[in-house]
Amino acid sequence: MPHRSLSPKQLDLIADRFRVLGEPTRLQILSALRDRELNVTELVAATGFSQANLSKHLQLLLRVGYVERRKEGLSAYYSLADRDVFRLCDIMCGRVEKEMKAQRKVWA
Amino acid sequence: MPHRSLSPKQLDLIADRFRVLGEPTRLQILSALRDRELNVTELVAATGFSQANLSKHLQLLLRVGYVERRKEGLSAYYSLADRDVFRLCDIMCGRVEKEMKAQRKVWA
DNA sequence: CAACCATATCACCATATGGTTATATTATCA
DNA sequence: TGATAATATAACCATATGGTGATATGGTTG
Repeated sequence: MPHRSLSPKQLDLIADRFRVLGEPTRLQILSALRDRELNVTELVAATGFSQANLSKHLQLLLRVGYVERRKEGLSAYYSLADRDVFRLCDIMCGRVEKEMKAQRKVWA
Repeated sequence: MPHRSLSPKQLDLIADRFRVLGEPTRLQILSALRDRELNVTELVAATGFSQANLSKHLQLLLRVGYVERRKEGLSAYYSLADRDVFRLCDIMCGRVEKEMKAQRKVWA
């Protein structure tokens, strides 16, 4: 928890943003956008998710500011908004790795 | 997203941990444990949540390693397992604050 | 204009989840 | 041993959410 105490409203907002990262599908979308921006059709090809499903998740990611949207002709190009997602996931990766190591499981 | 690519199984584990932070109730519990360990009865007093509800959330927080449990007599004392939660929430706080500031600009 | 393409949204279903009440478990003590 | 206290779990309900197929919207091209 943050060092200063937070109001319930602030906790709601923060929880909201964590929850958006709490779905493998959305993490996979963000992961696909790691290197470069992609439009929805390209994301369909890259992830295998349906177009409707992708659009729905993308609106959510957009709403909380994890991705940005750029319109070009018929296409909508999505890209990571900043590096925070990297930092957050790195911390989580570290936790999970530590845990796996403790459990002495190999993880490819 | 992390710099190295992650397997679906790894994404599941990471999403799992984010999802646990994606509830205001659990954030409030973690916040209550910020300064010192508390037993369940003390947590009930500190948060106002029901005992059953707290126990349920605590088991989840325990399962993913955000908190640790220490038994003493009839009581079960819970404490933060490490500082990762602080770091994660600080990043999220920064995001939310930035967003609030940007919105204030829009209104103002 | 009509036809078409890319994306967003709608309606719906199945499942997951938070909260509650009641009960079970575990430990302490008379 | 039985009674009691602290915590965990079970059963249940209401709601939220992810996924799908169908449709709407907006932009492009002939």
